[in-house]
Amino acid sequence: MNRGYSGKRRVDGGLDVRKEKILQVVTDDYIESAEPVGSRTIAKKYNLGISPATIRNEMSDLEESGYLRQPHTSAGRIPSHQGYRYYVDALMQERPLSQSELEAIRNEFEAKTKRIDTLLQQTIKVLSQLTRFPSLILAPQLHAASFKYIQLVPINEYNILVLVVTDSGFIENKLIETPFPIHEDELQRISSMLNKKLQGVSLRNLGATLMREIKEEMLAHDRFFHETMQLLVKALETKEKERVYLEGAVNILEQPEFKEIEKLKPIMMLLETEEKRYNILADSSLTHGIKITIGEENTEEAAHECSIVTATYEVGGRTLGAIGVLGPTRMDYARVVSVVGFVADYLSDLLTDLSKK
Amino acid sequence: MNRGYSGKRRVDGGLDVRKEKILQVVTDDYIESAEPVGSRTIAKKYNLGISPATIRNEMSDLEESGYLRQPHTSAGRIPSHQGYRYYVDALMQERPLSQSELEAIRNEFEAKTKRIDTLLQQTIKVLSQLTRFPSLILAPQLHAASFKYIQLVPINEYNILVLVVTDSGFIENKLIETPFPIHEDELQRISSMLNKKLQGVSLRNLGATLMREIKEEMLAHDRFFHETMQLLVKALETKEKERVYLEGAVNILEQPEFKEIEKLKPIMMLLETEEKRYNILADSSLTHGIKITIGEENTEEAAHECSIVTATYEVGGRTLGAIGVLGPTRMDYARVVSVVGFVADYLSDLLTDLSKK
DNA sequence: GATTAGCACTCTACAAAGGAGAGTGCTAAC
DNA sequence: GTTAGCACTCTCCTTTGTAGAGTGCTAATC
Repeated sequence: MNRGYSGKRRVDGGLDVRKEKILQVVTDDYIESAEPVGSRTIAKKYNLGISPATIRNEMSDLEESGYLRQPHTSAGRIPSHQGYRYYVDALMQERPLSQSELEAIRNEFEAKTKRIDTLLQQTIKVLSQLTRFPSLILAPQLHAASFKYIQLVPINEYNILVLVVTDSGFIENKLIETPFPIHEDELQRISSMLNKKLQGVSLRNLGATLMREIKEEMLAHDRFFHETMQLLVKALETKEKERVYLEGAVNILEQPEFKEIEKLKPIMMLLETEEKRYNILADSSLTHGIKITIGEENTEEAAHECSIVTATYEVGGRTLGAIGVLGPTRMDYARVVSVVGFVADYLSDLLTDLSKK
Repeated sequence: MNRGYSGKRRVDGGLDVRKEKILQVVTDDYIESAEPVGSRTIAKKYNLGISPATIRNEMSDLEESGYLRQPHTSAGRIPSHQGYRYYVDALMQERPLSQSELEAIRNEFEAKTKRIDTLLQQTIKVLSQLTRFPSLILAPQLHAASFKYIQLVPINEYNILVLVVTDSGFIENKLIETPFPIHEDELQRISSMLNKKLQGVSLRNLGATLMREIKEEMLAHDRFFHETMQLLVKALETKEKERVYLEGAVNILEQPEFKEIEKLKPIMMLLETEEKRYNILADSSLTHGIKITIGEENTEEAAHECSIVTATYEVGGRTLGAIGVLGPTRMDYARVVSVVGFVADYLSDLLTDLSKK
């Protein structure tokens, strides 16, 4: 509770300056040491010009208003999740990456690839190495993209491989089974027809567009053609199982908060389940930019002791997906935010280059 | 050491019958309980008709010859890795899967897929659910396969997607970059030429075959054609990064031998590194059938406290890859062997069906 | 009124000590 | 060759004690 002392310099709507300073110091120290921070430590280590006793009083207030908590009666204080939230929103010092760090990132990306899937994997490898946290990436979603190129390839008599290249350069393939054999030439004809009709069409409203566009062809062709089209539309409209790649899961083992196997288990299960991995990144991919979710803010219950920092990547102003890292709430937010942000931007640039070629 | 008592019924080249029985009982009990087994327990639980003291003498002998060991002076005995090896080779009771288990496996595979990659993932998902161990699968290797179909698809001016379908139905794609634009029609011509020339050719000796086969075409075409061929051969001959999928890594957390994070870490790192995953399965995929490696028999040092049970899967008598599980050396080998074997066979059947279509 | 020194109190972490329980190895008897 | 008996060993658990860190409260000071 803010008691409204008139003599205190107070930050607009938040804590007074000194409480803020103490919250910041406690958080910084705890992030670094993973040990509860006591009043004496603060007084000695950070010259705030006040005695431990005063700090104790302030910390007591901060605890009362929910920003700090005590693991047990005679321990120092650690930030509550609410405290971390305040820290992240108001106190965190921006810490841009050093030249050597930037250099390191660029080096890691040195092995140029033209394959988007490989690039995505490379990205989270870099991310997990830099942050030392498990890193995730949500691959571009087929539905959000639009057609650039389509090719139907006969695999055998009854199976056709549908190869789609999106405007952002993502290559996707689907297998469809036809109830009747289709000749290769026929497929070729259909392919080139589709390429003409579907340039730039969003994959989301493929069905409608396609059916409208090829009405006249419909008349010219037989039932087989019709059925093939139906199958094709169905295959492409089937919502893709969302691919969320993971890298560096072992890093979580280094974190003291998960040194007990029982704490670790839910996290590992979370990371191993693709659907849950998707949930972690899904929300973030809706809005542009960096997003931090702390503790109970995470929808996945298993991540209630964790924080997740995500950033979207985009090509030509359109968001394609998101990257993110998962770690304990005691996380060096300043650094992680910088790294995640930079890597996301770097990925965006690389993808933009690829799509221009 | 076998001391050659004349009065003992001795198994050919191995331990005498009673020692074998005791080794078996110790191993069975330890596999189930994860606790060292004492002489009294054995005497009470398994009616061998001998007293604890006799059992103690026998166990002492078994320890001396390296089949058993004691975690500490006053604990019961547990099998040494050599003991497990003997158990697996000579003592293990075959335990065929029950009808309900077989049914369960078939049910899990119910969601039929025509995509081999999906099928592989499905397979290890089943495997990890049944064994409760981390499960791996080595995808069919491009090099071991032969051509069935090839298609060159233009992605944009300078990039070509090479789509290869192997005889076993595996679809692989590679991206190549040409130093000059190639027209779609030209690609189409090359594709159909290659399809004619390369039917059934092994991907391993692609380069030689191709160059021999198309000598005359070479003359008929220009330098660009020549260069494209070179790029193509190079792309296809580049040894594929071996894909080894993983599922159910969290299962390892359930094993008491890895409840300490320091024991767990090397295993997790092993499982997370694709190259190491590959090493686990690589040897096994050379020879047909089931293979068990125990403790130090594993080449990967991190797996020296583990056993790995693998089985190959095949189509038309040719081995395509292998599946396997990794667990502590204290593993229910009888059950795991049955499950791994059955799942591998089942996968083989499914793949055979697919390749026939 | 805000700050601080001083002090009693609380809690954890760690080490030492003791006892119960399980299991062995050895010896002597069967 | 087998077994009963027993001393011995080792782990695991509980108890006890202590050091250390940190707090909250009170009364004095600024």
